[in-house]
Amino acid sequence: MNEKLYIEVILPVPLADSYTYSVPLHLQKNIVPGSLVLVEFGKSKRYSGIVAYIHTITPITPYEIKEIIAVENEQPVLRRPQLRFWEWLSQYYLCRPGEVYKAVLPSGFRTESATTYKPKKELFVSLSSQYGQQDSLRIAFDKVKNAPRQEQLLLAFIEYTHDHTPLKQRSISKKDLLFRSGVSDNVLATLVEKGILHTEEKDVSRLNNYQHKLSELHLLKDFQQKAYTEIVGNLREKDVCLLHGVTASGKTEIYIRLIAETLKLQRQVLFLLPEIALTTQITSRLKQFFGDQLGVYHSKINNNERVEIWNNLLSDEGYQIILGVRSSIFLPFRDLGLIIVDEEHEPGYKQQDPAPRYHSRNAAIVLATMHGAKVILGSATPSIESFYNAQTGKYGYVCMNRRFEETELPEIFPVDVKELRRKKKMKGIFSPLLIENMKQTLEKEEQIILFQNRRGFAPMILCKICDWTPKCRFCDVALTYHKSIHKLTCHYCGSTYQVPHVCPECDNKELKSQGFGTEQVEEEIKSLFPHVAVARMDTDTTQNKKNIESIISDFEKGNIQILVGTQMISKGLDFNGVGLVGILNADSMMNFPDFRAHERAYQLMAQVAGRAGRRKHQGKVILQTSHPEHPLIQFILSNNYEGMYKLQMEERSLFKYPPLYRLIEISLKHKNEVSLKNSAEKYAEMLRMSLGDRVIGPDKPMIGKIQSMYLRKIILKIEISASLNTLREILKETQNRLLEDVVFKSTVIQYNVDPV
DNA sequence: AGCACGCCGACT
DNA sequence: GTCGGCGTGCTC
Repeated sequence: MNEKLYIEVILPVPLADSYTYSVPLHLQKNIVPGSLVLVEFGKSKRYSGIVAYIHTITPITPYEIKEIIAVENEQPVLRRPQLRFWEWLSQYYLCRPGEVYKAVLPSGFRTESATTYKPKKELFVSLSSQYGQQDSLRIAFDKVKNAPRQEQLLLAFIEYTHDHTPLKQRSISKKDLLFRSGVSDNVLATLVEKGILHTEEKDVSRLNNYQHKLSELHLLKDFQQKAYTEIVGNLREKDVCLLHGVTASGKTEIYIRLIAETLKLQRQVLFLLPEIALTTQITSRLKQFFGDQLGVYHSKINNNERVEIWNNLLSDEGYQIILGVRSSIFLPFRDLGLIIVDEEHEPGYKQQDPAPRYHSRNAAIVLATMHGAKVILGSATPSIESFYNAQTGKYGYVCMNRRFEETELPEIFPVDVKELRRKKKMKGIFSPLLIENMKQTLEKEEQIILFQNRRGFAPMILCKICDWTPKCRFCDVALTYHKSIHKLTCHYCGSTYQVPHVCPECDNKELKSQGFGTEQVEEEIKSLFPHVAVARMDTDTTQNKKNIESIISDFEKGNIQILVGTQMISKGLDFNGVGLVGILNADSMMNFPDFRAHERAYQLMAQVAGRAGRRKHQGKVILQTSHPEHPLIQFILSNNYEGMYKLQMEERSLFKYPPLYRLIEISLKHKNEVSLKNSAEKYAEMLRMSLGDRVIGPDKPMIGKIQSMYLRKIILKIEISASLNTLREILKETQNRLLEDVVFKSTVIQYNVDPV
């Protein structure tokens, strides 16, 4: 019996999860799940799609089932676990498989994009076929014996292609041959004309070759060896292990050892980093030991390279290690044995927009299960989530609290800015203690890092006398002042408040808005220390990777004495000459209206403080705050991560936040504000029918309009134990019911699971 | 999400 | 006359 063959195809079209096509007989033999197929969609569009599965059930649809046009790649472009991973990802993060497909597959594979993959060509030189034997080669040399340059070139050809391949198969790139022989290209042209050599275009790889000799692994220090043994022990029972190691405790050395052990088993390693800026330092570290077995993958590499890395991994002799940013979890790994998530607490692991809004650390853990791989989460300041999982025994836990070079942790001195300001002793944003220490540090010819959180720009209302700050009634977070609407808003839930005129704590009428940024800091330093080299590192000054690298290397070389920066400078960069770190305004971070503000503030300050004092010299940190007595500041001063964790957990449980509850943020968009208000209220009301008070909102977010679309947010706080399948069904069904009504039809609804 | 179709106003 | 503005409908 000849049954008709159908395939479900994933297309970058957000209407259905997959689209049914039929397969003509002549194409049936090379179609498997993961194949790339060319299909017609609508009257005039052609897409490349991924075959999700194959079946013979005639679908009941009002649509005419079309035949696929072609199979685009002889080999499937996905490996077996990948489709399963896509499926999990789209289900968990409430998006379409097509959105995963769009985000994941290099566009070079897809015909719908204008830029398709082109192999890089280079001219290669080889011997003409009649000279491919030892004795005929002598004839060739005879022919050039009166032309020394030609002879030189021919000799160079023999010498530099010398290996075990037969003469006639030997070839070398033209560029290489000319460079090595030191002969000009018209000499080569003559030899080609004489029919001795011939040239031919060949595809070459864009992926670079590591030319240096690989280093032997270093011996681990005692405390590192101990941590290593503990990790291995933990991973025997558990799939994930949290490595909690203070800055400069030598986590990378341990990673390298774990990578080497995994490679011995012929299994692959994925090393994740939160952002590109960090890849340079680690890449050179890893290349030193693993050379060409290492591939690097991030957003700045171009389409063609992307396709080559992808193809490289599809081949069985591909990379053994991939170092990359969050999207690297989608590469076609053959057999992962280990995934390292470094700086696991970094919010950069979460994709915000567009969908899929996935968290790469969490998705990596799921990916690891599919491969039977182990996961190491590394951080000096773990996320509350991961530490919680370690505390509850879900993850293993290994702590390293000693620094590699035996340098003591920096000493942190708090400065009460509020008090000083009252006594009029502040010089702008600098306290006398900070200025004094800056002078001393510069005299010792050591470097200074000044940290000013960019988010400090968001102005808060502050009482000049008692330092009272207005807070949100529902979220227990500080409100931000929004100048354009002259209102206070809760950045988290979006509710708005009138601006108070009198401080409710002390009846003072002098309320002022506060907030300053890195630019201002830079200016003030220039007036205080006119002859000192200052640089600024923030999103303004680091538009591209080159700039970041040049600032980092200038600072490393000592061309810059004072570096002013935002969070960027806190992230895993290793500097040697930093004697002093100044945290200019701790409060701006703590007051930030978000339930993670204190966790973040702790992480940022601890990380920045960690930049001070390396290589045997204890560093100093001056921490300026209006609340030196605040518990969070106390935790920072005493380096008490667990104290911070415990207090946070109390708050999270009280206000139903992660890791005890799961948050889902629903954004509704519409170009008409009234329609939006109606549909958002209607949707929340409908959801409340089945989810009750787990539904919060709708609320108007701080930025109520984006790209001429109005915005409303609904937050769901769901018990961790609740079934996600049930929830997904409820959301799907409710949304469909809402959108049935023509009034609500053009409302755009987006989901963000586990927002960060 | 795209893209064609179609219906109205400002131009060579 | 017709070019092009963007509302509406359709896509396995």
